[in-house]
Amino acid sequence: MAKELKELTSREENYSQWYNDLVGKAGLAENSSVRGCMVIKPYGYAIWEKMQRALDQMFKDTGHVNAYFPLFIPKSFFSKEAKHVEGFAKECAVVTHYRLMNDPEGKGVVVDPDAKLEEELIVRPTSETIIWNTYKGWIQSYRDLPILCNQWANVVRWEMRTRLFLRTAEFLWQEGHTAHETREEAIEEAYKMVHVYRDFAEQFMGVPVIVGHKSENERFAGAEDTLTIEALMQDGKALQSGTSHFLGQNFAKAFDVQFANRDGKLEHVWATSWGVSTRLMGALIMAHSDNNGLVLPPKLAPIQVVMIPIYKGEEELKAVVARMEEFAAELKKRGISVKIDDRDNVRSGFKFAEYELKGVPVRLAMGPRDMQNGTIEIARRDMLTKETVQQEGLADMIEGLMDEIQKNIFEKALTFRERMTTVVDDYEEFKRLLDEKGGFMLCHWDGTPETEEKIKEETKATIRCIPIDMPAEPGKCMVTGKPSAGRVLFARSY
RNA sequence: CGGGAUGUAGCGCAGUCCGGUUAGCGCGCCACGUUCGGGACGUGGAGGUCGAAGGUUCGAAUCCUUUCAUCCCGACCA
Repeated sequence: MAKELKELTSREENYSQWYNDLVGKAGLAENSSVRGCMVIKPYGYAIWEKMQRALDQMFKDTGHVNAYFPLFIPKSFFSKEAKHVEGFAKECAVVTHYRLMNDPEGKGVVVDPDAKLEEELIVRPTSETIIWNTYKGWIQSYRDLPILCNQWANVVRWEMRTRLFLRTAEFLWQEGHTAHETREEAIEEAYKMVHVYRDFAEQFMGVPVIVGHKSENERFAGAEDTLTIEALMQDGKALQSGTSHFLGQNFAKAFDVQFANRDGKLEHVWATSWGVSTRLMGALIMAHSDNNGLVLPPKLAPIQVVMIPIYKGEEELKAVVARMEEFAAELKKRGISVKIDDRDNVRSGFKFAEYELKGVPVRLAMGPRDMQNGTIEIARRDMLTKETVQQEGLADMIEGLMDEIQKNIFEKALTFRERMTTVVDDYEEFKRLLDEKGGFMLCHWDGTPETEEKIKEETKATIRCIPIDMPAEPGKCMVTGKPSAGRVLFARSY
């Protein structure tokens, strides 16, 4: 196996290649032979599972339950919400037939023309329509509200150009769909969930994010307001990592979902939807990795500690591994996942490199010398440092290290983001910085879609969000000079 | 869908311009041995018929036509 990762001398130029290389070599995913689709390999999926588990717990803690809705959505459902169809119609996979037959000319299998569907089925690009069609039957009175459902599912969007984890034709995600009695309650839910996403990104992934509103141009098709978490990747581009939408009564009206309110009057239900996808994997990779490979935060690492025996001959191996198993048992008791790599067909140096590539947070190496001295070598993936320590109290030390590494990875990313966030007032300066530095730019904008569009066309930068915690700061739009109430966050993005 | 490029062993490539023995190289893989504190080494071995189809030719990885696929740059997007 050619495991060497390409050295990344110029991140701006080669970042895509480097990213693909890393995703492949770390064993996370690969392109499938199926157009635009991705195979998530076991190691990559193990990380995704850890993300799922943590998120799912957070959803449950905020009162949500899981359910599952159909993969296929009748075409007519899409015509009920005008903006929604505008946003999604272009990129849908459509099922038109339900049967195959042997080719009469003997050339394999063909679609049976007699098996044409009356109404085509759309493979869900998102589930608002099918879910609101279902909710209609669940809701009669305010006593039926709120409905706080989430589903873990796959969705399909027929993208022109794909990229592992960041944009694939099919991807895995969770989508929450809630129904509420009042506007205020729905808005509160949308905020609550974007903050769940923020907490997850920062506390589990170690990726600092900016929470804010999407501008009108970038808003979800059919939403009144879209909240987003925006992360900054190491190449200076932004990545939208999760969204939470306040849908108003749009879908309730489209699907005629009304309830008897406390005054006995019929009213349309208020809605939210929110989701994060396997794109988070991309964020995780691009936020922390270095030239040695992946850097995983302990909370999401499938293997938190790897132990590598150093030895000559079978006897030494046995002795070292036996001691390692004692440590491993102790660590497992504390809920730390451990792997002892006692493979005899590769040398220890190879293993070191391999686990660095896979981003394992802590590596322990022990050989005959350590056995004699009662020591062990302990290496940190985030710092690429190693030291030899006394075996005594090892478990405590590692438990502490887990927290320290988790924190350090976040701090590093935060420092990077701060360094890469610039306050800009001049449009020419803005353009120059985009090319020379990248990152987030905090700028005044006159609030019009036209100006945003113009900036996008001229610079490829978009408004990532209007941060919710930005202080009010009157100023002048950097392009038109018209008044602005506060700065918004610009960046080039994935 | 527009612009560019590439398809040769599991992976990365050379060979193609200028057609000519049995299609090469590195990594990986298999066997044995020596090694083993940062990606080991030796010896032996397996594996491709050059993306696909058609054509030109005594002869095609190489020339021509068609086609498919992938990647990059745009447009679209979580």
